[in-house]
Amino acid sequence: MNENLDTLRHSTSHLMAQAVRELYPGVKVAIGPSIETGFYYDFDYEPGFTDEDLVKIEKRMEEIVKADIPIECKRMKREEAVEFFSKAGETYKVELLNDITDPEVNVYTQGSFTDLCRGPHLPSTGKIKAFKLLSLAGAYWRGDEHNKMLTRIYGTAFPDKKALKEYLDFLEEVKKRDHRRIGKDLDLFSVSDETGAGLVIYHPKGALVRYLLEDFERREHLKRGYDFVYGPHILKLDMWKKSGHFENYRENMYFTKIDEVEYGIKPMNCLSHIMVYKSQIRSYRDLPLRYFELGTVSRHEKSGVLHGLMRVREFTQDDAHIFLRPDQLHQEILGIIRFVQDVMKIFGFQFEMEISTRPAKSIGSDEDWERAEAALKEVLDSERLPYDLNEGDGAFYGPKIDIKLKDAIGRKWQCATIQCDFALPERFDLHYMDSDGKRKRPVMLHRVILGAIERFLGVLIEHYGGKFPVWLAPVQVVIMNITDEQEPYVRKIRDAMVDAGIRVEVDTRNEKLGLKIRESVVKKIPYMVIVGKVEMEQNNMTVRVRDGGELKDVATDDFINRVKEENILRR
RNA sequence: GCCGACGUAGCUCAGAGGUAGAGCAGCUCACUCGUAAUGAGCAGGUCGUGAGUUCAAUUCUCACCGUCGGCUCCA
Repeated sequence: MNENLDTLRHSTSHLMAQAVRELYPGVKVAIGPSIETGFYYDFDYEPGFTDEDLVKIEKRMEEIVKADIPIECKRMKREEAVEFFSKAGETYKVELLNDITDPEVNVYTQGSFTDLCRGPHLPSTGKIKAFKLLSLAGAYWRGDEHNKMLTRIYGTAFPDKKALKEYLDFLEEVKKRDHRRIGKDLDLFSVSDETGAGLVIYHPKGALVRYLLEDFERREHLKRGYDFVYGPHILKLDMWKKSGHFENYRENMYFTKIDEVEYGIKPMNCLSHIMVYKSQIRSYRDLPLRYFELGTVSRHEKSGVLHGLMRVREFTQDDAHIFLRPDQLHQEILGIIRFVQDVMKIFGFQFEMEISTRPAKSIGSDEDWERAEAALKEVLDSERLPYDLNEGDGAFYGPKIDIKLKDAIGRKWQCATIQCDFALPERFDLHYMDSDGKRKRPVMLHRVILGAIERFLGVLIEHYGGKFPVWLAPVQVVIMNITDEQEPYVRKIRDAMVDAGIRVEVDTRNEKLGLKIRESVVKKIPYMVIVGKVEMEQNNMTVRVRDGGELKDVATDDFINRVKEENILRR
């Protein structure tokens, strides 16, 4: 981030802390950094804050800005600072100081408020021109769920009012694109408390979009040498014990018992794919074997994290497991990255990559983890693809490359992931016969391209703002008449479009054209075909295009060809 | 799971300790209309669920379920 903006926001968080300290005696301050979208400050305040408090705090902040109080930095001996903050009752600051090894620290003072802070800061509070407090939230001290929960106040700040307004407009845009809102408007899906939290119900139009995505996926996988497989939803508990899931992933799993035998409902698809591999003796010539399944998995996600389609408890992954020889690692990982590149280009996403390394809770030897991490890095390095390192964030069975999509308005989403696994082949004693006649251990790659269909659909809805491209639009064309007289003509055009494989609806209700158009606009249908007396007489149609513009005197065949053309994916 | 807010008709929301209201949607009727909401009428709710306080609870209290904003976690 821009350093000046960073300083501005950091100073605004101090400004807020000053206001809070002045308004609410007894409040303790924790930490208050600048973040990508603004800043926050965490407070320990027993009664907690309300939305009305935000208004009060904001007002007090304005006053402090007007007073233009100088912000002064002082170097202090660590022990001196400990004494100072202990006296002030700022126990969180003392805790922070105890972790600092430097003999001297920076302490910033503005009026009545003094904070431990590395800085830098603006010279005075009057330099803050445009800010707004946005929301209240709970947040654990130091981000650890075993610690006390503090009250966090989020806000944002910009160099001027115009930039602030632009950001607030952006937040409005985000709201408008909310997939839950659009999902309702376009009648795509619902989640019902009667059925259960985090369980998605697809309505006909949502189911159609999902079908189109899945159909696309199947074709793309066939093209790239994947084999389709299917596995059961429940597998014996012993399998999950053997794989390490029971030990490492139990809190996220659902279990059931049939005839006194315990089963686990799959949270991942790998085990049945392993069973397919094991069903025969494999030769080095057979590898790589790529097993693909649109596999539905169930995971017990904590209630507080559920969110529309983005975070659910049952979802379908475009999942594949590739069994390969170690010498094929580079080529296969690269193949997957190319696959992701191809697919994301079609949807218009850019993406960034991240490598995650061994977590605390994991299986396998250090040596295997190092080999796996090296393999992932080697591919990205040799392709000169930039990536961030995310230490300790891998899956329990192996390190991974996470791919974060950037949508049309710049937000990032975790979807695709490539995971390198030496552990499960070991646990299930997988092998192949090598050219030297010796039994060797294959490597396994776990990977998804879209990730979870549910999340990807949610991301797509927000990315497109509900305006699906023609090939994905559940309804591509709506035909509307002006008076009853044109009804037979509307049906004739409709039939021709249906024959051409176009997803078309008719709106021959006895309503005004304005109403019909309004409703189709809300549903974001790509094309509105309007036929009245004139069009019927001339045997043509008028087309209103979703993204603007109007086509007059269009022959039905020409229009059908146009839509057919757009319905084909080209690369 | 945790912090906070919320849950009233299909949807968006108003309301008050004495057992509910609007707009849109739905249905009926009229209107046959040219580019983002034609008009009238009708119908529609165990006020999320359960317990408690009270003469009386949808309103107050508690628990549970769910939603929203975050935290932690994640595809």
